[in-house]
Amino acid sequence: MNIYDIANRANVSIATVSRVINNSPKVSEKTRKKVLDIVDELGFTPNVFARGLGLNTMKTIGILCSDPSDIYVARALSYFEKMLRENGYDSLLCCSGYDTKNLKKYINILISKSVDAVIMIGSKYISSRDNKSLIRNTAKSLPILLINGFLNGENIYCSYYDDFNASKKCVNMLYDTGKRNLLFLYNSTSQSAKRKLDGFIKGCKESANLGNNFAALLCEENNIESILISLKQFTKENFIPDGIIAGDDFLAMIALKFAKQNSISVPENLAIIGYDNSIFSKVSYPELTTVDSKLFELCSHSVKTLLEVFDGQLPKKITILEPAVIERDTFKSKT
Amino acid sequence: MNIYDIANRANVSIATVSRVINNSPKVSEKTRKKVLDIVDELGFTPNVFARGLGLNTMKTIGILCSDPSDIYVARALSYFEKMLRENGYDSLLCCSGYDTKNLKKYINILISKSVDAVIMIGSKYISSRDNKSLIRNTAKSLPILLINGFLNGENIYCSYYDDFNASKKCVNMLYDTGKRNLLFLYNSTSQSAKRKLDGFIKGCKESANLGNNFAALLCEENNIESILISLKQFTKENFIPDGIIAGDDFLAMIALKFAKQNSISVPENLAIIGYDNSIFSKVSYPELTTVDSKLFELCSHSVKTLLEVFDGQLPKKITILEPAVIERDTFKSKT
DNA sequence: CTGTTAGCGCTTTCAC
DNA sequence: GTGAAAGCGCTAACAG
Repeated sequence: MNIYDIANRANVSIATVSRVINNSPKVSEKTRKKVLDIVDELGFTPNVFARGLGLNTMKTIGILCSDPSDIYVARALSYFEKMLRENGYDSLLCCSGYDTKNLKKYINILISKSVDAVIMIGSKYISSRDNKSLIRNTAKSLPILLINGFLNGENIYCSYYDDFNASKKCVNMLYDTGKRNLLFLYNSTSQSAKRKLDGFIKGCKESANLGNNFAALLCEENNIESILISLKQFTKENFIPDGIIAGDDFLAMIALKFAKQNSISVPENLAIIGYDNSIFSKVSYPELTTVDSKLFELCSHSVKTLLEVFDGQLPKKITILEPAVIERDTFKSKT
Repeated sequence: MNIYDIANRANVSIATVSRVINNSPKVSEKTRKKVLDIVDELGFTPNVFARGLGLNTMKTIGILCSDPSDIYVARALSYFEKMLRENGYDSLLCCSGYDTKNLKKYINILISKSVDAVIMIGSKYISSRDNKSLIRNTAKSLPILLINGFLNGENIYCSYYDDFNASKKCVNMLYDTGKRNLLFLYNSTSQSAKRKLDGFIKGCKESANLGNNFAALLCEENNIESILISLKQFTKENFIPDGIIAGDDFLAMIALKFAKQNSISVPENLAIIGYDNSIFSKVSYPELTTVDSKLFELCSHSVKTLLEVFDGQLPKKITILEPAVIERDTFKSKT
């Protein structure tokens, strides 16, 4: 069934049918109704390929992410799909895994599907010089949205939260409750992780004046066992922290596990602060104190920006949100 | 830039270019190379709409799920996207939320995008009579894959794991270690949840002969606070369980939290068994004993089936996998 | 092995 | 307010 069948049945031309389908104002109410009735009766849906061929758009957004089974990515995905659909856009999922080398391959896939824009979740992709110029280049043909990452360039829109400040703030809060041996636990070298690390170091060096009693532990192998081993080894070889800031709630959970396994009382002898205010932080016992990274706000702001771009407006290219510390059980600023 | 430009530059016809692009064997190596060189040089990508218009396929699979921020869905999604992409298919994401009433709307969206098949994650959709006939009807025009759900019908392929037996087995295992007051905790009335419940009841009634010392608690509001309150109220009004089987690891985590809050020792005074062998089960302390629901196997089997269908074969329509209990800390069959 | 050509279904000028 | 017709870029049947 196609537009011709409808036209025949309604005794109008295909042009008229097309106009009705696309809500063109220059159709009389009478013909509009006549056509619409037949469309409903036959359950006609216009062929997207034919339409796409003419308009060269499929109302589809490509979403590029590492892995949707990551709890942070999953949440972003959930928000995006919902908000995009509400605005008439489909989501084409493209998962690159954790290796950022083959960004080009995945961008090509999305381009070849003629998506209307690309949303990149996570700051991993902006790592290398090559990737940066690749992204800038891609942005020449379609808008690119960076979630939690920053890259300046034409047609590139970034939004992230100020994790540098968040980390610094956490250090100060820990210091204020008497913690003097701080550890930053992280498992990624993404832009965002670096900002957190920098904020941590800055806080330790300047505000808190901790001397050498702070360190950062990078867990290269991202599985629970290895991370626990790393922690054990670190505390043996260096110092035993009384405060841990973890790059995300998953790591914070492992820090908590470490504490329990070694009968360290939390938060009395070890305070733990996670990142992301994820389900982990609420399901655990004691519950995690965590930095709310404002993911929902980030996503909804990005969709708003995207719609403005499609609408021909020129929205702000960079948006930075202020995170907030959610105090629960693993650290309390007032004791 | 299109196929004509390439044809011009290569001094061949568009048909030849098309053949080269599609790896047709009937092109001489010489012309193939000539064309390919120009394609590379100009960075030409064939227009998917035009191709779709002719072939009426976009090599895209629609994935219908409730919400990718659900940990189980997220994992399935991750597996599917990867395996489908490896076989040249894109994934169009379509999230319906937890209300199964408007299945029709979402199926229409996918159909209107001319996906080549629909994968439905979760058994929620097969609830009502309307939905069943809707699915059967949709299957007339494209193959439908049900993950963890069952519905017989032409062109419908189901795979799920035997959660009836799994629950029954769990009951027996609990009984064997002396547990006599069993609670089944669940938050969904999906097919899968019902199978688990039925297995639980069957196990309690027949194998274990527990008398009336078993119960099932349905938590309608799926948030941690409400579930904790439900648990508290249940134990006050009924009996205090010494064994809990939870419909998924999330619920098991909450059961664990309940135990800790009330200083009930796990597994000595309360054994807990979750479902899905998710990240929750490994991140918690003590670690959760859980039923491995074989999600990866389910997904990879489904993709294999799908490819066979596309290939014109007639694969088995129903596949049932045998789950396994992963013993960790919250329950041990040998003490 | 290669070229010609007729669609695929829709949008959009341009006439009327 | 409506219709006729020219594409949009590609595939595949057919002819050579």
